[in-house]
Amino acid sequence: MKTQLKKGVLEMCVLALLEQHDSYAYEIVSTLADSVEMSEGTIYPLMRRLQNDGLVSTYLVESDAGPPRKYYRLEAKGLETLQAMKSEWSGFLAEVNKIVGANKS
Amino acid sequence: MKTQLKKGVLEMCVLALLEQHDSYAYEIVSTLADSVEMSEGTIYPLMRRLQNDGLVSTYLVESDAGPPRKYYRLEAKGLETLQAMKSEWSGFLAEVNKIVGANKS
DNA sequence: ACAGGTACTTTGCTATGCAAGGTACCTTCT
DNA sequence: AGAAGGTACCTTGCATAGCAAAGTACCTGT
Repeated sequence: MKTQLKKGVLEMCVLALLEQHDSYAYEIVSTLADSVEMSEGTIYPLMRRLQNDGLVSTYLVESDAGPPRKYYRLEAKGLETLQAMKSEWSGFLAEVNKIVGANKS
Repeated sequence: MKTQLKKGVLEMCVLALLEQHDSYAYEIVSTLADSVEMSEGTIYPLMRRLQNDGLVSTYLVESDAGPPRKYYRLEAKGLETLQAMKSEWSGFLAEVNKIVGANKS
């Protein structure tokens, strides 16, 4: 899958997942990897960014298998950002599809 | 408009325009700028890439206003690439929309 | 003890878009 | 003639974000 297409979109996907329930990086990658193909090298810097921007907060939870998990929770600012991203995304989609004439429902 | 979203997509848009009719860089920017917002600093390196990859060929045409225009014509390989890109794009779309649940018709 | 799964993290690389600057030609207005 | 503004080309340097690869550490099963 083309790397470039994902630029900027993965962030939105991660936020969307966190909107449903708190999660930790490793789980997020496992989930998204099925559909969008992403790797660990991508997620950790991304999560750091989200945290630095105050979109998510974290808390540690002991795991019975492996090291403790760093859970991420979507914060209010993160939800706002997610919604802004969604509307930007669907606007962008519309424009691009107008140009390339891709009208797959 | 978010820069990152365009990564990889602009190339497809340019090829899609060239599928309709030959064009030159300045005109392409003018056209696309309305919907996707792009600048000259983006198009010239991009066109160079397309040419180097053998997706387009060029020919010069004198202009009655300004320097000669470098027209680009979509080649067979470019058309193939465009079609591959389109299918990759709509596949990617589907996956992302499944995740973010953006069902705007 | 070793293999393998879980989970975290960092380093260096790559691709692409963009702002800013530059060149040059033509027309129009002063 | 000179200045301004549109057309059209091009390059340099920067910022961003994804990824492969490597490393650490913990736990379970063989």
